[in-house]
Amino acid sequence: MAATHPPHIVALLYEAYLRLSDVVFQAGKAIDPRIRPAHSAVFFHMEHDGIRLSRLAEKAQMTPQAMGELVDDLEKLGYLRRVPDPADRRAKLIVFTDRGDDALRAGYAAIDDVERRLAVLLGEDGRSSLHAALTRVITDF
Amino acid sequence: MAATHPPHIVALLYEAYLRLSDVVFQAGKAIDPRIRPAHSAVFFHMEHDGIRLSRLAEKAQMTPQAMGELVDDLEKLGYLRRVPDPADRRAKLIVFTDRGDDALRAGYAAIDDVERRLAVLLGEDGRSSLHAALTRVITDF
DNA sequence: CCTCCTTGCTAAGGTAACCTGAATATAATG
DNA sequence: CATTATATTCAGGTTACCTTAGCAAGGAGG
Repeated sequence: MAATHPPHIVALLYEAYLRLSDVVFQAGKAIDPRIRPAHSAVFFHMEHDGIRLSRLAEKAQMTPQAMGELVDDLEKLGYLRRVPDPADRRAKLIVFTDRGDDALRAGYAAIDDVERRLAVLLGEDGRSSLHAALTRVITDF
Repeated sequence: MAATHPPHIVALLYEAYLRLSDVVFQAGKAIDPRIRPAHSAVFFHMEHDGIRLSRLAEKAQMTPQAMGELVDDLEKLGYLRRVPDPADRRAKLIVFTDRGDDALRAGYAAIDDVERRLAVLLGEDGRSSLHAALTRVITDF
């Protein structure tokens, strides 16, 4: 870990993640400075026809209470609404407003831009090798 | 970000980091469950002949106050001591105790083990290509 | 139908890992 | 020397989670 040691993959993964994610989070901040990185979990796990809080929490691997706070924030900011779930009166469906849809699209545009810049930097072969190696690590390590 | 989109490098980097770092953090927890992941910043940026708090904070890219808390913890746990810096009476040098040295060695052993397992999983060529690609992203993106 | 257990959400309060602002001691500089 | 800068520490705040506990509604068995 000290400077005398060569950089290990674990440390490199973290640094590389910070670099790339910062670009995406800066893009989010440009859309609306009140949106924080934590809110990305909501956008990331959203589903087209609406999603229940409990399912959103499960997908993001956090408690429904924690996810509830993020949803509260984005509801107050006008990015989503909670509507009653017709299939279960205990539940509510979280659906995006037009504003939410726009933000989601902008977020993906930022991610796609990072992907394109990576292909330029590493070559398309290099980018897809990196993709494959990371996928391998996630599934098999 | 949603399930309908293919995984992007940014997301893969984060997941891969979580997998590998978890192995290292579990090893740390086995040494002493009172050591938390945040403390790794101290071990990581330590210097052999002792280091000042302000320099440690700068290397770890956090405020001296935040680093001070981590150092407080590890001092209470007996992993390090603050000794007066002979070169500047305002400053203190943070130096590891024997216990701290042992923990540092154990931490590096865990990281080296991860590195070895990666070489098995990806092949040594694959591991070093991954290393090179990540280094490239960090320096040039 | 009624209990009884489960599920979906929310309210209240706690913790970890950071932060900013301000105080104190010492050093460096004109 | 008086001034300004640096090293640390104290106090208090914020963010992003968590646990505990409560209520409303659904589902299963007798």
